[in-house]
Amino acid sequence: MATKVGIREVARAAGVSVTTVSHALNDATSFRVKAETQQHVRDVAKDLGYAPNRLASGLRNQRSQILGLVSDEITTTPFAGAMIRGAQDAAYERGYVVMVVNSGLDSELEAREIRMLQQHQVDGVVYARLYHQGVQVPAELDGLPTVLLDAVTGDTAVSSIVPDEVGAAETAVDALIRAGHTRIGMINNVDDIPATHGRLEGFLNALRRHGLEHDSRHLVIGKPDTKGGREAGLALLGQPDRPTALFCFSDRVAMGAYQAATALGLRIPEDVSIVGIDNLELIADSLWPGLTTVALPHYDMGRWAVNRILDDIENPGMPAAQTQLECPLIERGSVGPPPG
Amino acid sequence: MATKVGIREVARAAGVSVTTVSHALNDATSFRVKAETQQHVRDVAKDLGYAPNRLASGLRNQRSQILGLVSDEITTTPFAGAMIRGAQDAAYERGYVVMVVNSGLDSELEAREIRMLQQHQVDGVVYARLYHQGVQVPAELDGLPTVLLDAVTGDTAVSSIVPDEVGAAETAVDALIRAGHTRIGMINNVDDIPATHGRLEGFLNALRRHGLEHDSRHLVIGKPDTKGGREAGLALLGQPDRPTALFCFSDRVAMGAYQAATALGLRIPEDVSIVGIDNLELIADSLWPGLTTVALPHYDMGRWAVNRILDDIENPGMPAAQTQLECPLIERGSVGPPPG
DNA sequence: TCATGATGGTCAATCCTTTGCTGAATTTGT
DNA sequence: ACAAATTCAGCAAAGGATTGACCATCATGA
Repeated sequence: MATKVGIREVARAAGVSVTTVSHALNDATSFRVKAETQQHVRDVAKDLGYAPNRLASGLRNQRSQILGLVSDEITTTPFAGAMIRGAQDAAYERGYVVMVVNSGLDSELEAREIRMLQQHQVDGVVYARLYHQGVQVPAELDGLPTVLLDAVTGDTAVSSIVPDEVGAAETAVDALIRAGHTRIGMINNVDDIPATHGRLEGFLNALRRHGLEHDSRHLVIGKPDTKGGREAGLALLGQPDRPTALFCFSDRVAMGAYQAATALGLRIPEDVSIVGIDNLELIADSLWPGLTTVALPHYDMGRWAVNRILDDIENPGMPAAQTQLECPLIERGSVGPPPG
Repeated sequence: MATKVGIREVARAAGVSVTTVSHALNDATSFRVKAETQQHVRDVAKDLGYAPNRLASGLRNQRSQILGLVSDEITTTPFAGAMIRGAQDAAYERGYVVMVVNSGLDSELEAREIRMLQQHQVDGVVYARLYHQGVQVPAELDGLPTVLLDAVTGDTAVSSIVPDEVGAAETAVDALIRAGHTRIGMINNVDDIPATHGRLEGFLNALRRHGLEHDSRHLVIGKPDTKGGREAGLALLGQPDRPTALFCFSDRVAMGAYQAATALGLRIPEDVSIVGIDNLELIADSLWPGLTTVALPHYDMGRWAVNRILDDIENPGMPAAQTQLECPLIERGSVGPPPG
């Protein structure tokens, strides 16, 4: 490794001033520097392996080309990785890079971490949650371009991206109806969060839209894990007039429903069809048969969030927008025609 | 938001020079500035909400306080998130922050991303893989403090951290032996990777150490997913002299083994005990009964890696070390005494 | 031939901190 | 009481890139 090569070294090697090097390198097709000079400078720069020091240019430009990503992270799901990856990919495409911090549930820590991001002069931050929920955006973020990911807040001045919960549920239930089911049960979550309400609404919408009536005995709620799903599944499938298909709040709940069906000697999908929401491949691909489910687009939300921030930065004054992302159906093997 | 407050503003407000502010703030207990002046400056700085600009100080100090984390990421597991979180937590504790990039399998892209990190003057990078494997560290990383995470390379001059594969397997099999099993089967991976060899070795070690003999019909290999586990499980548990316990290459394989056991009418753990490796909570907690397994310590490896880098940076010239991390047993409900 | 205007390039200031060196004020030593 | 040594602060340079202002050439038109 030779001594570090800066713009100075390039200038000397090319026999021009640093000013010219800067123009040659940055101005797309400069009118401050002759085309052939520009080419020459670029060749020299490449030969020397010149890489601009972004601390310096960031300092001068008042723009670091760094985005912050702060997330809670009390999770065992792959969601965090997917989000981060989506954010990073989008950032990279536009010449940015992302700094990740996570604070668990400690808002004191979170505040300090955000201050740290600010010291690094991040140009914006995406404030992310792993599960769709209402949040209060920390005061530290005031004055910094911010977008919420998988989170919403009362303030309509801040942009956010969340999954379209009711659309997701409709997509799932439509798949069941399309297969011919008319007696469809739902296992919902007990928790008071947007997903719970949105998915119930979507479920009811889909039934109504197809002129099916909802039997209240076919709706049961439980904790959104496998155990909850198993218990709820047992309750639903144990009924005399049991549903022929189950729409589950999540893939984990669906896994519980599988266990319930197995325990009751019911085959999937011959005796009962099941759909979930999440598309946790770890589960959906591992179940037998594979679980048909609706994907929560964490990767895409990550992409969307950073693109939105970057748009904001390049084009200040855009009105904020609260956006919902569609959730695609991922078909595997757990949906079939109703028995009989 | 008032106009940005820099060290200048603090100096003016405190009635001293910027030099003095700098000393007051940075020198732990300065001998360049009177104690009471120091306190006064600090108070003023806090009042004004002063936060140093790290682009500027990084530029001046030739140290950005940023670490890069480059990982492949073609995964659906929560491993990536755990690693990143571990790295971030450790970095935060020492005043650093981490930039994440990921390149999939595209080494051309990877090279460009690493160059991008270098433009941001990262002080070091952790080069991570999601699955323990041999790697060639990219030439771009030459001259930059680097540690390998979940990866090893021929060059002993670079530090690395990987899970102790053979130890992990021994831990798993010991648990089975401790429960009284003597006929223990193993479902191993077909792929030629360190985990495959290490876990087989650990399995055999554990048997030998307890004077048990290994029946070669009790070792079957398959693809390291649920389907592979199911098929292998069927083969193993369908034998007349079937093993009473199964050590599975991974939790997903173990999930397949559960399915095989269920299909054969075998109860877990009454008829057959099962242990896995990975501690994917999504699976291990969701199975019924819960899966006893050995955790791969991704979070801890993340922490270890950045601490190692930071040690290297603060204390250059330390000899490199290839380290293995112990993997703890996580007991749930899939291990019991052998039947009969 | 000489002002006028492009064209192509350079100077020097700037972004914000840190730090070597210098200097003033105060204390110590004799 | 005066020189020497401390103690406490400030000046200004440096770190690498960008950019407004300015300058030198050369060509054009009258």
